[in-house]
Amino acid sequence: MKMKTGVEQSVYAVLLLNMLPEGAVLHSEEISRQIGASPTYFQKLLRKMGSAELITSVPGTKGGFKLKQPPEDIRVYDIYVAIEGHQSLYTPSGIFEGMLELDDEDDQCILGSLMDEAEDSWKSVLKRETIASLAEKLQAEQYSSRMDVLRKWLNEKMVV
Amino acid sequence: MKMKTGVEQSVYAVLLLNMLPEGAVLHSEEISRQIGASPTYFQKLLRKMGSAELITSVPGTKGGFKLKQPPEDIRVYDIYVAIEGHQSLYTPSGIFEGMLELDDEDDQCILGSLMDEAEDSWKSVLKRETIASLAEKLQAEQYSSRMDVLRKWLNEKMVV
DNA sequence: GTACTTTTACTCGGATACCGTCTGTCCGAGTAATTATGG
DNA sequence: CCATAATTACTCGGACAGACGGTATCCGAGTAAAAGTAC
Repeated sequence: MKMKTGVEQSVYAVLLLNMLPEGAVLHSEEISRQIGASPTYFQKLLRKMGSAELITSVPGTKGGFKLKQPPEDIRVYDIYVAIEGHQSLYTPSGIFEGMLELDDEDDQCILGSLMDEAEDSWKSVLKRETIASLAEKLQAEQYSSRMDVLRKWLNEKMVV
Repeated sequence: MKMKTGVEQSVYAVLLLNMLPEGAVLHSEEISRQIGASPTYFQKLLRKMGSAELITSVPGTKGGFKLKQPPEDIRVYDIYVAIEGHQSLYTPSGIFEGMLELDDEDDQCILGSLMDEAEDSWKSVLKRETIASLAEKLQAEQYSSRMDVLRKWLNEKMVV
């Protein structure tokens, strides 16, 4: 039971795209290079976020990716769902019904409600944080010089 | 990101062992048959719970498994840790440090605290429920007749 | 100089391979109760 | 009848095979900007 590394990578990718000025895009290869992920595979993740309407892709020369929604509307949870899918952590396998020989129509197993509550509790934390609130944390004093370097790099690599 | 099915199976196994009278044990094969799991593999899970001091094993003829702790002290979380291990759902892969070119000695990435909080929130729900509280839910009216069947089966299969 | 064609450089989506983990099986060894054996 | 040995029936722990999903790579197709070409 481990979260995909793709989720973390995607969050930082969105955080990177958030630094783009209006109208500019960034090549997928530049993004993956900055993230430190394999370019071809990370492109798939970017497309997943495109399907989830979190980011937009521009095809053709001078193409690339940029945010589709304002950073205040993109929650960490949205990125998680875009990459991992919306299946729950726990799905009852019917042991309860098997042991007690219940009809499948009966109420769910006694573990289901507990697990659902646990999962909701976990997701609620991820829903609380947005790209905007994360970006705000990057404005801290300790990161200022490094962020300038990053912004300069972005100005070189971004398109239009 | 999916919880192992072994966790659910183990919870029901402990719930089953909880129904044993004092001093009695149950063969691993009978347990796995009742759970509906593969006998040889489920024995490994039982041994994991044995290492976690949740249950006790009795070797030799008339051997088997029984609870080691009172049901009030066995939390669902304990079973989860026994089977899944105590690694966290998210471990920072160093993207943050890589992007900002920070020394590894600096504070953790901005996602770490959020993920830790989410995981703690999730675990707290699992720590709340115990085998005793789960067993109590099985005393509900709707299960009474089926539980009698289960208890009768247990009286036949249990040893000493 | 304008309209058209070709080239270039991206994204898109599928097919495929790799690899680690969970699941499942098998085996020899250890342990204790039962049974068999010898006196 | 009693003590000892052999058998039986469990657990223990490791080795190993199979299935599955996440990761990673490659390819042809689609798209749009740029460059080249013709008039």
